[in-house]
Amino acid sequence: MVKAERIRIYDVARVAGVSVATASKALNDTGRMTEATRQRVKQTAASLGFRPNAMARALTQHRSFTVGLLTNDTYGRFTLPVMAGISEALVDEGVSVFLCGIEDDAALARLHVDAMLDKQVDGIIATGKRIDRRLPVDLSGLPVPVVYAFTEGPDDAVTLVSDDAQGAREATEWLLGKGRQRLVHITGPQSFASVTARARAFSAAAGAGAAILYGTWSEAWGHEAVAQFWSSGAPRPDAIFCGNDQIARGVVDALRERGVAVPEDVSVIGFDNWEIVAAATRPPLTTVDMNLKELGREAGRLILELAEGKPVEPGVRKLPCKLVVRQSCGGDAIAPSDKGEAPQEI
Amino acid sequence: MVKAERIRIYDVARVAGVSVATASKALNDTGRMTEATRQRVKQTAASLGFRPNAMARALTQHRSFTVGLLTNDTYGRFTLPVMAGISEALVDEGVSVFLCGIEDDAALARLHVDAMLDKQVDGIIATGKRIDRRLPVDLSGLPVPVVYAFTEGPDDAVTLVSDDAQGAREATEWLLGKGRQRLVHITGPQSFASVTARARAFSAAAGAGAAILYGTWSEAWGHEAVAQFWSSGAPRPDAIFCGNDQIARGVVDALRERGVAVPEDVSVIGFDNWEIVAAATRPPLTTVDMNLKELGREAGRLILELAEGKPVEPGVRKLPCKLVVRQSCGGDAIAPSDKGEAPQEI
DNA sequence: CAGGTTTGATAAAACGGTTTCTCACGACTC
DNA sequence: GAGTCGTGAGAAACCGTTTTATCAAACCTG
Repeated sequence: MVKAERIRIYDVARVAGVSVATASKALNDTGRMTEATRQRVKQTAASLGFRPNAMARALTQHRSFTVGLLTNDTYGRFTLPVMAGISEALVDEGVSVFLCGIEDDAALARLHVDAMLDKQVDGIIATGKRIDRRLPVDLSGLPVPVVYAFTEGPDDAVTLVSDDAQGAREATEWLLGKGRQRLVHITGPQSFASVTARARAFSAAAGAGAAILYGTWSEAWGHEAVAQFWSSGAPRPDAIFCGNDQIARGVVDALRERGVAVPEDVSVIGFDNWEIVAAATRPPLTTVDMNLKELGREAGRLILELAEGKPVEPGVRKLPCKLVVRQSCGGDAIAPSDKGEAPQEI
Repeated sequence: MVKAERIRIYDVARVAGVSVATASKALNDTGRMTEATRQRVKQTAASLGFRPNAMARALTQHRSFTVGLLTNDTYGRFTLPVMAGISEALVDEGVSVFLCGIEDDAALARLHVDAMLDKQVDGIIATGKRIDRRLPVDLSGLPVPVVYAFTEGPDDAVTLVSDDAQGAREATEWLLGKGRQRLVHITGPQSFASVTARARAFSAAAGAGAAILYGTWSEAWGHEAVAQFWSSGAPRPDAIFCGNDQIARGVVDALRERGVAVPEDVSVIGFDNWEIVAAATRPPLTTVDMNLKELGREAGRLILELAEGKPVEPGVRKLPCKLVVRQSCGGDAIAPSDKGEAPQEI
């Protein structure tokens, strides 16, 4: 850690033989001057390795090139892809992201929001683990724009969510397209908006007669649901669409234990495309990907526009899900375009 | 989003009937003045809802109350707990964290580091997904302090890692303490330093005769290893210590499929305490927790000390792991003190 | 060639704080 | 009662940029 004195614009100006004002304008491509002068300043800056002090710049421009990401999904499989997308959209604009994990603690949330405002963030993106719950803090009336991504915000806010209904519809239609006839939907608690949205879409596509079983978001529930079905006298399904990948994994495991072949006898589709679950299932799960990274990218773009003062239409934007085809629903996958995250190490 | 004019210290000074200089000193508990004046200023500030502009403050103090977290573990089950710990240690000091995910992209890393330096971060914490690999960027010679957490740094750096050997030893001794006699270690690729450290500690505790099987970090490998063992004529183990929770889950599933009872016939212990795997395994996994959150907390404390100019002894600090007892290794758990993360929702 | 217009560049004033230096004043000393 | 000292408070400089206002010189125009 060598304390190399940082070059200031003052140094650039001196070496280039111009005033600080001229240097500033040269480097920002503003103001008027001969092209020669501008180039000379730029050259000197480059050769000196000048990098402007963002703090000083922020002070005059009222723009910190910094945004805050607030989330209650601390151990988050939802926040991380969203964060990656945001970062990807913003890094090229020189914008950095403060990540603030607030459990469900209103005081902690307040603390983080205040810290962010003190640091003059250009905007705040709120995200969470549930599309139909609010963060434990009121973000309206803040002096900076706010975008809600994968969490509920006020009615007049800019909000981004994934399109549960569309995702469920595509999955269901895919199963029907495979010639499956007796579809069942095994999903999470009915108290989740996502659950009812997906269930409705499933019913619409599969027919009102298709059974829907509500439970919890766990592998155990997947097991249990299969047990219920197989022990009852009811006609057995040839396709099961699950509310998330964990349930799907439980279902697949339970079927295997019963000697039911997946996908030959029963096709299974999950939801979330949570690699670590979907890829470890035997056979690997076909599943609905919520495109959270793209959702993050879009959130980044929107917050940037708002920060620049551009008008953005408020309202809820639904982003489409994408079916990721693996082996659990019957082989002849259309080129899966499976994103294939880097293999998990250690 | 109401643009409420932000209160400046100038406003506080005017209302309190003092100069800006006095106001500043009053609020920062510096300088000399009557207690009455100080209190009056503080009261006015509070009633006006004054919050100092962190940018302006940073400019003079050369302290931004901001640190950067650089990681290549983008979808990270390692980074997240570390991040949570860091944040926890720093939020009370008013320090915010820039999270920068660099895949394994040197150019991207450079971009983020430069952005962070421009923003005058007080320090950088580097973290990753492997204890024995470096990030694709050289962080030495930076004008700010650096702490390495769960990733390799230069020899003269401040580095924090979990104590693999101690964790493996505790797991092994726990199994021996349960009266188990024929121990086996099924683990990941030998190219990982963690693998060899854990394996050596296992050998030392279990005896040189105890078998060690190296493979990949997957459930599939856990399955396969069991298959190998059970099909060979070799004497069957009564305890299996696994290199991570995914392998352990594969092992447990394979044993169940063979009708081998866990933990009655064979005890199984995993490594990582990755809730989502450990808790979903039937029976739930006893596993070694690397205490990554505490590691993060410590990293936060250290970077803070360095930022404040306090001396910190360079070198590698090993933080102890902790055995989290669940049902997979034989019941009479000492109060598990299982951290029990909030149940996963959707 | 006087008078108006560009043009290129600069000095100085922000931005919102902190810090150093100076100073007036009452209390103490001798 | 003159000289010293400690104290509370304020003026001004500073941090590193951007931006506005200003200005001299060159350039037209009729």
